[in-house]
Amino acid sequence: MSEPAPPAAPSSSGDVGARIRADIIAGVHAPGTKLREVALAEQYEVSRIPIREALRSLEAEGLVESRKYSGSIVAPSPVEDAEDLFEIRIVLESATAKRAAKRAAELNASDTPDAKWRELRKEISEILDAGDIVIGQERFEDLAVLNMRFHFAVAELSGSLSFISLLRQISGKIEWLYSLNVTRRGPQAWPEHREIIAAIDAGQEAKAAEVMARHVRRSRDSYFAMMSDTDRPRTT
Amino acid sequence: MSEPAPPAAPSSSGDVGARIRADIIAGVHAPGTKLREVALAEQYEVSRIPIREALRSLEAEGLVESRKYSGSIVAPSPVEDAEDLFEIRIVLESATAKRAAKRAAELNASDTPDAKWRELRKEISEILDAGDIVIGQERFEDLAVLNMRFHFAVAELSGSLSFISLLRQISGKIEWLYSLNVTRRGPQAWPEHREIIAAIDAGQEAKAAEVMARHVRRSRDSYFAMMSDTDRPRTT
DNA sequence: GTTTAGAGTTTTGTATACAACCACTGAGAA
DNA sequence: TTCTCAGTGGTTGTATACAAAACTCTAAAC
Repeated sequence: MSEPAPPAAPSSSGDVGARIRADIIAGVHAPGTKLREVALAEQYEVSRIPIREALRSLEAEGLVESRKYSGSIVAPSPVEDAEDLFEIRIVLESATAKRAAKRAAELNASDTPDAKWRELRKEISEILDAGDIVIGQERFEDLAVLNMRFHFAVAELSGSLSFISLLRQISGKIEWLYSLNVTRRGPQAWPEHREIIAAIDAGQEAKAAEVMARHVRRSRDSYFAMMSDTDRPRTT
Repeated sequence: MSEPAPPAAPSSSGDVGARIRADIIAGVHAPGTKLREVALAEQYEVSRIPIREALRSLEAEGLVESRKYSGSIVAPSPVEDAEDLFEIRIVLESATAKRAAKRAAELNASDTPDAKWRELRKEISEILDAGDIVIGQERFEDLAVLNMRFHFAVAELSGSLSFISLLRQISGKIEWLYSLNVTRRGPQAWPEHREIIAAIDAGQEAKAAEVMARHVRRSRDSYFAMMSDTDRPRTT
């Protein structure tokens, strides 16, 4: 709660928004906390202007809530809308997986090689390999980042900017949620990603959608199982 | 392109963002146009600060695109991602309709009256009635607003803030798109809304989802039919 | 003729200063 | 005691001013 996270790189005030976001996810700024602009400006060593712009972005992401002349507060923990967030992921990501499979089928049919597709596909392979290594070394915090990158890469395979932008919209809360359960769910879930990619590669739209939906559903179940195990960590 | 829309109320610079959004939708700022902050500040008679904040919001909504030190430009016409937007509506709004039906079933089972539900339900009835009147008078521009209000009210019936926030996210583009087709599609589509509400009231989850999906699918088909009729109005 | 280096202009990003507004405290009256 | 209301402190919203980066146009060299 005290320090504003690892100052890490001097970062020159580069993207204060990213740092505040990370601090919210890490719990440095607890849900319900009032985010006073001058205080933040001092903590992050910039003026109020960048702080304000960052708060607007975070508001759009649903990580903070603002009212005119009343300031901003950290949004309630995503635990509150976990059910909703998982359902949203199920419908949106099923759709992206289905689309990606459709595009794969089209590319397989026509023999015109798509540079962007191949590049993305290569990146996904690298992400999957990196995930295997990370699991072997039990560095689960890195797995969280890789997981996000995988799901976004699939979304990009779909080629739909609207879907991507919408997923990015809730990515903050998803990451927030995921970070609570990665140790338990991560290693078990990772191999499922290869199933998803296999269905997409094969151009099987329905299967890709179904596998992705099942994948997210399992994440959801694992999450709620964890929540009932541990003492519910502040639902407020 | 010249005047920045009806100055309407003095509005005190109240919500410049809303005015800029309206102007983008109305075509005052054409897609691809560079939005220079000083120019906007003069047009809307405020300083650059509110302009910048408005641009951030519009960026989050996908109506403008920004790059650091490179400024903002009006996003490409939603015509580009019409297919995506309709698909997103199908999956998201089916989900909200399903949820609303589920809540209705629960409320019917337990006899505890939910004040918020009743209020929303009443508002929907009023919206539907108002729509009938507006259609009778052929004031279709008002229908666009009512249509948006109806779909948001259904989303609110679902009780899921995450879904609502996500729909609000793309509401700008949806409205932009809808405004191109309201005269043709509006009157025909309106009665379908009562079907949707009937399914929700009856607590029939699957049917509510299916009817909503069909409703949006018809909107999509009507839209594309219109697009192939008229000379495609600038796909760039 | 084409390309490249560079200075000048333009535009965005940031800091400081001031105005508008809200929330809270305290006193006074019912 | 409790309710009302005015004053005051503090926080956000906005305007002005300055710094940093990008774009552009010119001119010279290959």
